[in-house]
Order: sequence, then structure tokens, then C-alpha cells
Amino acid sequence: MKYTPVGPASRAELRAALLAQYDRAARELPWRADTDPYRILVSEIMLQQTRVETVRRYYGPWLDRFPTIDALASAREDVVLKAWEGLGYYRRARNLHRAARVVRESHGGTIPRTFEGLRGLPGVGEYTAGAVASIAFGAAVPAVDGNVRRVLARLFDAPAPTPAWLRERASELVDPERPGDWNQAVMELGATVCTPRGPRCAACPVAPWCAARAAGTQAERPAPLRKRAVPTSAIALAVIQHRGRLLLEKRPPDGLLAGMWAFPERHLPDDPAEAEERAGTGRPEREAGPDGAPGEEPGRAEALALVRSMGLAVVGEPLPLEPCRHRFTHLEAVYLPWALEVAKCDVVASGEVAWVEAGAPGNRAMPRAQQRVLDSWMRTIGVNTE
DNA sequence: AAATCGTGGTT
DNA sequence: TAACCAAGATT
Repeated sequence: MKYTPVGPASRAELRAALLAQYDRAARELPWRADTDPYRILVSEIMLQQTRVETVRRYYGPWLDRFPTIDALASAREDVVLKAWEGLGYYRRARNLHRAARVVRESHGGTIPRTFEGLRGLPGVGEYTAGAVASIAFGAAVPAVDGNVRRVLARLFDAPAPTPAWLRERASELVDPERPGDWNQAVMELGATVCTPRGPRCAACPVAPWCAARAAGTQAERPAPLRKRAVPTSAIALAVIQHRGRLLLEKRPPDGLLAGMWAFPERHLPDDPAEAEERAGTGRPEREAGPDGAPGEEPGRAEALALVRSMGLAVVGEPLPLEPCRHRFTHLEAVYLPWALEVAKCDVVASGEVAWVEAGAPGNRAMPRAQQRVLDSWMRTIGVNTE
């Protein structure tokens, strides 16, 4: 791959320029207070694909609840997921929990100090191992995240940098004296100055070295990744009531929202999903046709079938709740919730279930969309029966 | 190695 | 509004 090399002499000046800017203007972030490896590890896992401002809200409470890696290792997974509730990518929480137990059982309770040792922990990949090794232990290793990728692509005017190429460039540039600060400085530059759109080159301390800046191509570097179409899926939800309580089901340990508590769900055939998508994209609806079509109350039949399959007898008519559109990374879900009162509470289910007070689902971690459905139930039905 | 994993903010 | 994307990892 073609790039403009930054020679050794010039490299030292580049490092000094960026680190000086970092020393002057670095954001004050909670995880920059010290270099305790556990705290750095927690911050880096939370920051995966997640904005700094979001992580700020979770970091402190997490450390209050799990002050040390041993405290985390001793915790139950339910508690761990509850502390992660709302952060998304819940496998991160489960992996961090597993990592804590690996540290206790295989590393004598001490977090590994080397890149390779860290890389072996569940949930710790190339980036996170490099970040923790450099920030917590001062190892002169690179940490290439999305920010660094963008900064390096512009610095060298590289249209489509590969991971291997990025790792080489980052390895050459990392400051051997202050690797942790250097890696954070590059990320901070990408987050605050060398932004995806509208980079503020006038305020950039490394603009004199920037090949894209010289060529005027900074807005086109790096080339955007190709986007995959996100399919829409219509999902019926059964909000099952019995004597003022609601039924939640623990989702299986693998797949979407693994281990989270949610209302029982059943996918609709593809057709209604496409209809929802058409409606959502603003095309003219053609609802005016002859009625009596089964799509008149989408999800009703599925919700009923779902409840009956759980061995429950429905009392009265199902009540439709407000449909809820939720966009996951690779899936657009249109949730079609139905409230159903049932007579018996002996449930046939493949996994764990719980009857919860609607106003207080307790310590069970619920995904955002499910929380919205619960709120909707509270507003439209819950208030009337209390 | 392409797909799979959440959620919220920005444009 | 719809698209993009953020301190990525795993299979």
C-alpha cells in the first residue's frame, strides 16, 4: 500500500506535537484518574463501539458495585447483566465476567501484564489488549480503534487501510516513552478534531504531517465501508397478565440479547414485515382494500398461539399495545405487543420464567425495547387496574 | 471471513 | 428521516 512515510526525525516532532496538545487539552475522563488495570480494563470493554458520554453514566456505578476484579468474579451473572442494562452488546458483560473468573482461577487474581496475556482473556481483542497493556502497564504497543484508523488513513492518505497495515503504522508511531498517553492522544484527536465528517484541520496539531490535508482528500479518507441492508422483522410480543403480575422469560444464553429478561416473542411470517417497511418508507398504503384480511390485527394470532403453547388459558380478548420499532445493528424489529390476561399461572417454558410486579420488574435486566413495551403497558393498561 | 452482536447521538 | 457510526470481539 502506498503511503507517505514519516521518517524517524520527523516522527519525534509529530509525537511531541500531539502529546503537547494532549497534555494541554485532554478531556477529564473518570478512567484517567489512575492506572489501576481493572479500572482500565472495565473502561475499555465499556468503550467498545460505545461513546464516551454513554460510558460515563455506567462507569462509576459499575465500580461502586464491583470495586475489584475479585468482587466481579464473585458476582452472579444476573447482577452483572443488571449493571450493564442499557449499554448494549451484552456479550461484553458476560465476557468481562468470565474474564474476571479466569483471572482469579488461572492468574492468581492478578490481571496479566503483557499484551499476549491480556489478549487471552475473553472479550479482549487486538485493540483492547493494546489499550490496557499500554495505558495500565506502559507497554509500547499500538491500539488501533476506529479513531486511530481514521487518523492514520488521513495522515498517510490511505484510501482503504487494512488491519495489518494499520497495525504496522501504529507500531512505528507509538511513543516508546509514553505509549498509553500516545494511544489515548491519537484516539482523542480522532474523537474531537479528526472527526469522520468536517475534520477541523485548522485546529489539528499534526496537520503539518498530514498527507490527506496536503492533498485535500481528508474528507474522503478513509473510504466508507460498504453497508449491508438491514432486514425488517415483525415480532409479536405476549404481555401476559395474571393477578396484576406480568410474565417475563429469560432469553437463551446465546444469540440476540442473550441472558436478558423479555416478554415471550414469536416472529411473524415475512409478509407483514415488508408491509411495515413499506409503510415506514412513506410509500402509499393500500389499506383501503376489502377487509377481513388476516393482517388486520398483526401479531394477534401469533401472540395467542404463543400463550397457548405455554399452557396458559387466555381470559377475554387480547388488547393491542402500541407497536414499537427498534433498530438493532443488523436487524430492524417491529414489535407488536399484545396484552393478554390468563387464568392459570403454571407455565410451560423451555427456559426460566418469572412473574413480576409490573411497576417493579426488580433486579432482572431488560433490553431497552422491552422496557418501552412495559412502559406502554403501564400507561395504557396498568393504570386502570391499580 | 462475513455475520452477528445494542443503543444513542449526529447529520 | 434515514444513514451513519461510536476507545470491537467472536465465530
